[in-house]
Amino acid sequence: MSVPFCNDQSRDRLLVAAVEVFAERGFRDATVRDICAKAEVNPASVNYYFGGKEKLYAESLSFAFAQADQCYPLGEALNSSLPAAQRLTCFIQVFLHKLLDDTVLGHHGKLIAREITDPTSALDGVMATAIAPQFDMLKEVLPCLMGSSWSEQDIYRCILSILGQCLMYKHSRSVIDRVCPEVIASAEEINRTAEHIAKFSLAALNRFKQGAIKSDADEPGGL
Amino acid sequence: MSVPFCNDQSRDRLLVAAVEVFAERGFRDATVRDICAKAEVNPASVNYYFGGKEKLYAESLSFAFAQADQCYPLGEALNSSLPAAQRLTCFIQVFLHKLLDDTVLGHHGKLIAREITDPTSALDGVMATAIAPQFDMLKEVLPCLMGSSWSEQDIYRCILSILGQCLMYKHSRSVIDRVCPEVIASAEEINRTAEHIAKFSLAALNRFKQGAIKSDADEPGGL
Amino acid sequence: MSVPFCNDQSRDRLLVAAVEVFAERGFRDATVRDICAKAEVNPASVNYYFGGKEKLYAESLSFAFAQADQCYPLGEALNSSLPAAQRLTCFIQVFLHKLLDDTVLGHHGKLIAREITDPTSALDGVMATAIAPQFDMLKEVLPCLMGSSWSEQDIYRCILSILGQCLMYKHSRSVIDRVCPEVIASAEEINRTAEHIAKFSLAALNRFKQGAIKSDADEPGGL
Amino acid sequence: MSVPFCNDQSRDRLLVAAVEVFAERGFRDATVRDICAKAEVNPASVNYYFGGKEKLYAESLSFAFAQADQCYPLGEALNSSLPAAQRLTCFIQVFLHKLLDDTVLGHHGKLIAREITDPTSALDGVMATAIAPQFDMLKEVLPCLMGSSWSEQDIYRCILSILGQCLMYKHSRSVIDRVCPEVIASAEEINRTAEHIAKFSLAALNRFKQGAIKSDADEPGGL
DNA sequence: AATGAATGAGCCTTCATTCAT
DNA sequence: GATGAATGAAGGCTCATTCAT
Repeated sequence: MSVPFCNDQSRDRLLVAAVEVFAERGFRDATVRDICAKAEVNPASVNYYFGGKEKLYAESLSFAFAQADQCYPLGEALNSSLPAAQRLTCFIQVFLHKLLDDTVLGHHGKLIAREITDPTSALDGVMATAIAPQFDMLKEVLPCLMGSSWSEQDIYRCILSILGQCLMYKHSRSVIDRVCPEVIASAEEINRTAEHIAKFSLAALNRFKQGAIKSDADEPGGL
Repeated sequence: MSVPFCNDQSRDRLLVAAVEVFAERGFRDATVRDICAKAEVNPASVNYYFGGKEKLYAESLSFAFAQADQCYPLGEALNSSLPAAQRLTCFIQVFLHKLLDDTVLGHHGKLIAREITDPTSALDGVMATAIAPQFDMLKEVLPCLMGSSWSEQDIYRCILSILGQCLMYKHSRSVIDRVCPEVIASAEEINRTAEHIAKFSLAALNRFKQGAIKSDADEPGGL
Repeated sequence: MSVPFCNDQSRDRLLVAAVEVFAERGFRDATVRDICAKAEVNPASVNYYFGGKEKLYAESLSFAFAQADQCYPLGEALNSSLPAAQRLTCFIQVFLHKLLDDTVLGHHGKLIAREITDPTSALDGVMATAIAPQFDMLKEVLPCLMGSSWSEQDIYRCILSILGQCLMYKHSRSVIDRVCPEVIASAEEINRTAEHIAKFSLAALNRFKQGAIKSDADEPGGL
Repeated sequence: MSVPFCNDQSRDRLLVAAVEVFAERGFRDATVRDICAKAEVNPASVNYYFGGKEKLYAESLSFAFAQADQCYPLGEALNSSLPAAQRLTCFIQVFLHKLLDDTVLGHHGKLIAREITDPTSALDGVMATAIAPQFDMLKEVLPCLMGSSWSEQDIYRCILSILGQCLMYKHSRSVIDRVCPEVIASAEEINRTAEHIAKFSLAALNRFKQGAIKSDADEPGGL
């Protein structure tokens, strides 16, 4: 679509290979030669098609986000006619599975996680198209669950609490693999983990809604 | 203390510089020459004192963890005579401030975050000494807050929910800076954020304790 | 011929330069930079064309042997229809001139001598193609001259006596230059030296043939 | 003796270690650190005692020659009252055993052979003390065996023929090991080889004495 | 006198990029 | 349009040497 009539076979293979290699080895450790070898194209192709290693990286990132969103569409989480709790639960399910997918998406997730933790200028490009929509959706859903008397910052903090719980399983995967790998050992366990996050978050939000909580000192009989 | 009578001035400066440069540029992008230049020592010093770039990296990592723990000791979070809620709240406060410290700790956090997201063999070394103790503490505290009828995996999931909320502000800092930088704009806001996480987590755990929650379908009137 | 359509100009120049520099300075003392400078090619060319310094060395060695054999073909020494004495005399002439050539072959000899005195793994490669044939030829020729009643080891010792006399002028050139440089001062003198070696060897072999010699105690009137 | 009152323990150990390491790895490949490690002395000792790596090498060479001559004294070869043939036979025996000694002398021979094939400025130093005497002895002995009507150059050529046969087993050891290792497989075989060289040489020289030989065309019935 | 700490020059190699075809 | 050959910059590391003690 971007370049109208090209032998995009090479270009596409290059993109796929780049996602894989960049994900596995990081930007610097990935070599243009390896990417080209994996894509079975000429070593000069990267410069020809993308104008350099960095440009290829940026395109790979967008490509990875797009493909991830396509594989795991938010679906009913975006359907504003559904109950907020259901939308949130659905989002967490989809989001977590997207993060932990190691089969279809292959290495997309690693690439994205790497970019978020260690952002390059390419991150700005994907913020608007891939990340912002999720925030927007949650900004719409959360007030229904926690009440409407909260400031925007409080809402953001809740959003971050929810996303943080999910992203933990991606960004700190290395730690989880060493401490408690069972919690994501199978698709079934991942489901349970998603249920946990939803339950945990909804419980907290529900408590927020009851409004009694203003400071952290007033957990009267609760605790 | 380890090596008694060494002019470790150079070695120490090297370590400090290494943390900084590795944090900013990552292992591969960081050059030995740059590190040595910043430490104002001879370019061969890295090999002389540490035996190579990789060894220096591993030491830098340990050093960063150690210094971070020293700057932000868990303190009363480890005091088992205190109420569990207070211990957890304290831990979150300390942990979050440690994660978001940009002044004293400088670049330690970035280095650690990078290593967790993109682990090298050096990670194993710091798991036991720096990360495991935090898990152990939380494994001791959480059952008091969520009841004792839960499986180990459920406890782990709660631990991950709490840590995830905190780490969100470190690992996804780049996203936060772009979406809602206000929530960590000042020490005061960071305090509020820590309070939020504590409140959010205690609320959820309290709900868990009430035991009513078995599936995600029983949020009674709330939704 | 091996690689059909390559701009092997650079590769060839590199090979020629490598022979020269390796011969003059030895493997370790020779620097890739110097070789490339002498060949007027890029410093990275060694790795590009040969895959490293060691590989270049191995190729240089083969190249030197091949070129030496091409410049000084064994010719009639290999012609089994000629008299054995003539074949041996011819071999010694050719071999000695090959060893002492300082003009056409340039530094090939030094390189080979170095490798033989101080062998690397590359030696095995050239043994079969360059050295073994000479042994085979001599194993065919010598029995005609010394009689056929000798053991294989005796024949080998005679071969080594002949080769040793020749190689003396290469391997111990440094000593000869200091003690009696006149014996190889000119092409004419080299010819005389070759004649000497042939005469010396044929005399000894002839004596062997007479069979009277069993121990070193029977030099009748001589002593 | 050279340096009057020194803790020459270190210096001597250094010298012994240097001979070994230089012999095994060559001048450039041998590292000062390895030599010092093997000698169990400080890395700076080489410069302190010898003034640099090169100086140490030169001293090692002299030391090796001296020790070799001491281990294998020419003995009766120098006794001018003995018959010339016996003196020559004796010399060959001693010389060959010295060259092939792998036990007592250890690596001395390798070091010497290396230096002869690939001479450094240190060679001049040992020429006068170690090599020249052997030539002188042979210059005295040979005329008795080959007659006195020969030119000095002819005598030199005969000397070189004899030395060459012996040195073959040192300088081209790598080839012999690959082609016919049996001829030097045991002390007994080495003895046989020495006998062969003596027999071969005496036969040739005896023929020279008969004077009939002027050109290489007059091997009458021999061929 | 003798040493351990520290240095700086230089080496081989890798790699993204360019250029002629 | 697309490629294979070739490049030059830079990186990590080794090592003989020096200097303060």
